[in-house]
Amino acid sequence: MWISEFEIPWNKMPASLLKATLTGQRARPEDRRSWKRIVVSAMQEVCQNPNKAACDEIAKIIVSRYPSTFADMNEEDEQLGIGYYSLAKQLKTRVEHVNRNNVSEKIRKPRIMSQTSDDGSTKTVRSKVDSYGCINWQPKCVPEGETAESLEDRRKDIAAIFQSAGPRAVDRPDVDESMRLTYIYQRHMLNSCPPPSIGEIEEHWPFLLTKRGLCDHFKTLTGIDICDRVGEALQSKGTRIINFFQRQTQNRDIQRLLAEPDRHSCSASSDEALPGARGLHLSFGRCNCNKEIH
DNA sequence: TGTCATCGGCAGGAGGAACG
DNA sequence: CGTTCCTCCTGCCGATGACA
Repeated sequence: MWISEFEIPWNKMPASLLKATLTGQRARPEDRRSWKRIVVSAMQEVCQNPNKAACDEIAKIIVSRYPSTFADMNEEDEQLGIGYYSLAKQLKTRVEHVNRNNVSEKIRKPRIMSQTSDDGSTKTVRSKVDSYGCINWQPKCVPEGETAESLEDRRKDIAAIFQSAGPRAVDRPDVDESMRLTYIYQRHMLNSCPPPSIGEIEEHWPFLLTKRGLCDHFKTLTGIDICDRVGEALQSKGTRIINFFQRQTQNRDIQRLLAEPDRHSCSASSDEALPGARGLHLSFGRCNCNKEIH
């Protein structure tokens, strides 16, 4: 293995870090970062994509030579664990970062799922997978009394209703019922690989892109009522958000917003909602100072 | 001095490989 | 075959530098 021949470039160690090793001081964060870059760069001269074992070995050597400067320590200067875990992890992270988008040097070849793009070229894509918090990502059973054909009929029906009646029809009981029953059909389309574009989703499931359609779908997907959850979050965190912005005394835009009477609350009749609504407005207002929200 | 774009470090999830 | 380990990947955010 190349690691047995590898020579750590001690001569390239930053002067201030060298001084720290001589005096037994901890490495300054910037020196530590700089040193990691130097070491990884040297490793990559012999191996473009060093694996974890290689990073472990190098970190072990560095820590064994200068333990008081590099080893994992607690506040009482006692070594934590193997002592070189953090440095090894950071070296590996640096390797991964440098190798971002470097397809040729991957240790594991990615699963190939080719997708032809508009310009005719093919590219590999990863399918979307079950994500944290979902309880109904890819349902398997169609609702009782339904078939694939009946679900497709329902989809066509509600798409036609959208065409004639518009998005407000989302509140109609028959639309609600069909949206609920076709949830499995919606999920299978959304989870397909390559994933559908927004335009395709809009064409197939126009009501899904209404506020109610999204909220209902989200609730079935995660079991969470997003409207209730946002309201609760604003209740509990709104005051804290305002406190934060009140400390931003240098930003005149924020202070101007704080000084304004609250005319932005969508539920102005409820005094209890004010901290949350004001906090949310400030949060978004701050974003809008710098960039558009897409 | 403030804004913006880019870089780089880090956390954490997904999933394949290795292991017992 | 289930569990653990490791790699790949992505998003977030602070640091940094260019520029007005």
